Amino acid sequence: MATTEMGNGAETGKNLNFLEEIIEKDLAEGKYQEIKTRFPPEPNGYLHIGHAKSICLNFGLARKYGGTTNLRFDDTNPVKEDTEYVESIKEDIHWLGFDWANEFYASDYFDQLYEWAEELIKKGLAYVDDQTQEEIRVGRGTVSQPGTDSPYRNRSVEENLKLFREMKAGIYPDGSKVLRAKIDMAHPNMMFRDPIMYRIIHADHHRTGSKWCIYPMYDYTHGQCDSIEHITHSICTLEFDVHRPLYDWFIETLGIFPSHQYEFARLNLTYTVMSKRKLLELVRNNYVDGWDDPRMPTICGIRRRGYTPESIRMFAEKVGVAKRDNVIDLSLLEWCLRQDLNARSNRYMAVLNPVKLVIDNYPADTVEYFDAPLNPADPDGPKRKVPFGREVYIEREDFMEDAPKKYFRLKPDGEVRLKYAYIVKFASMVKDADGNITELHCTYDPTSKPGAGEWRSVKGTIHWVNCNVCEKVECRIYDRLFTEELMGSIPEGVDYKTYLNPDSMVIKTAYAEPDLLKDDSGIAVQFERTGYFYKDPKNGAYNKATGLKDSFKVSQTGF
RNA sequence: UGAGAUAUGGUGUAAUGGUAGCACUACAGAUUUUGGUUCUGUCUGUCGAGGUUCGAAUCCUCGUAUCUCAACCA
Repeated sequence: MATTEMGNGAETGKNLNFLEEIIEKDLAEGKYQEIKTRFPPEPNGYLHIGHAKSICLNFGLARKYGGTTNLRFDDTNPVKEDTEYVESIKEDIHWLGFDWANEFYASDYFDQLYEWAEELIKKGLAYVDDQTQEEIRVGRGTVSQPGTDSPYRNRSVEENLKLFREMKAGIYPDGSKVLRAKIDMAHPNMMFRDPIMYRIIHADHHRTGSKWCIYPMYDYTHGQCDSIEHITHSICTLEFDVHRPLYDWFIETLGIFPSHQYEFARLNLTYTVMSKRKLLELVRNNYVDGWDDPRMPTICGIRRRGYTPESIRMFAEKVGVAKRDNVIDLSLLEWCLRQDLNARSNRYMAVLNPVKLVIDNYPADTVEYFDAPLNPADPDGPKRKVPFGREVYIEREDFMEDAPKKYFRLKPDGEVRLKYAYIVKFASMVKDADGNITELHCTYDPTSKPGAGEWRSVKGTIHWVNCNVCEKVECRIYDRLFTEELMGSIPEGVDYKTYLNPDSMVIKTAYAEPDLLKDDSGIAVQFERTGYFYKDPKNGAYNKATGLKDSFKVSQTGF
């Protein structure tokens, strides 16, 4: 069984995160019979691991408490949005293992939103402002200075209604007028200084086409959409906390279903960036090979890298939910992947940095097949056949001429087991003119054949591949995208691209045992002793998802 | 010289006035046909100063630090 969500609170009644506490209280008090959440992406880019946290939260909370989750595209800005993104977002959510109760769009509610806008105008709570963008900006004041009223602030209801209807009819150019809520230009919360509700954009919308040329702003849209859908718990990230009073204001003023907003701290990861702007720049300027480049923190990127949905869900569970800014160690993400893959990935041997090893006393034309379990956790389970022969490749790092004491691999006068096959003993080596080793020679111990006679243990076991019965495969060795751990704290004025890791991708040709090509598990495989590799659906190369934990340190061998 | 939010080991996250726990990382040991896995253990923490209390991470006061807000983006 795959490791998936590990339940907590529901079973133990303890260690709830703050959202679970709120929900359990609401449910216990009968405030709601059933909870309803929503995941509200704007279709203007690809989802990343930070969104994955939000998805796991929204869908996970509803799942845990027997509620439902809507997918709602926040498509109020036609110039930035596209159906291409809608499709990728839906694919990513499904891949993560979640499904929505309803697929909605903020644009589904444009008519209702418009009606409510007229209602607010009639109540004297909204007005059409003719100021320029610059005038509005200046008039808003600053965080420490109050704003000033617009000269158009006291237009009559009739005039506002007429103007707003004309805006909708399309007789005014972009930027010439906006509809603003009439609240308080001196309010300490900037959000209340007559926030803009509608702006004019003569652009086709990916869903409503040319029906509208005025579009509602986020603050005038989100709460009402939640309300229409009877969302009980509208969960968003911390930076929206100053918006919450305005969210409540529109709902209360309109007297509609009281949805409530709660904020949690967004996810940050070491050695990468999460901002849409930066990710877009990396793609546009070809620092990476597209949104789904395996080095990207996008969901499609980590999927192509070899991450599993189970590992991402486990990660989302592990990072927790709270309200303080955080930076999660990349090592936690990697640990989650290994945890999942260790339990269920198939093993194969592949040599990435080969040196030839000749077994002098083994017959030249013989191919001997050994059984090896696909997964050692299930030793009696499915097997693969590994072809052995006189000439094999081993990793260059698995031989050391001047080996320290604690080096357990092959060394002069040393013995090592070729995994699943014989124990071999060093005989000699061949070097080229520059002193590089080109060939190693060993002798094998016929009595060390697995399954025949008593098992003999040696300190080291290394992987190998038959030189004549093997497959050449392309491997892409990935490393962290940036060299700096805390990309969120780099010095001001320094371009984040300065920290791009030049070695984030290294392409290698590896030799692999033949059965690798027959693998149909659909998930990453383990190259024994090396790491987890996922066959790239696009180009067939083996992407290194993550390495195995390696506690062998050269530095500690020097005694 | 505004408003809001947040401060617990290196990193996350619990403890809701009563033994500061868990996970990742790091380190050490055991097991091992992967220097993997698994198991065991160790190190490191309540932002500061006062106060209330038998008892404070938790409550109060005053500080300090960090983050968010001045798009016709979301």
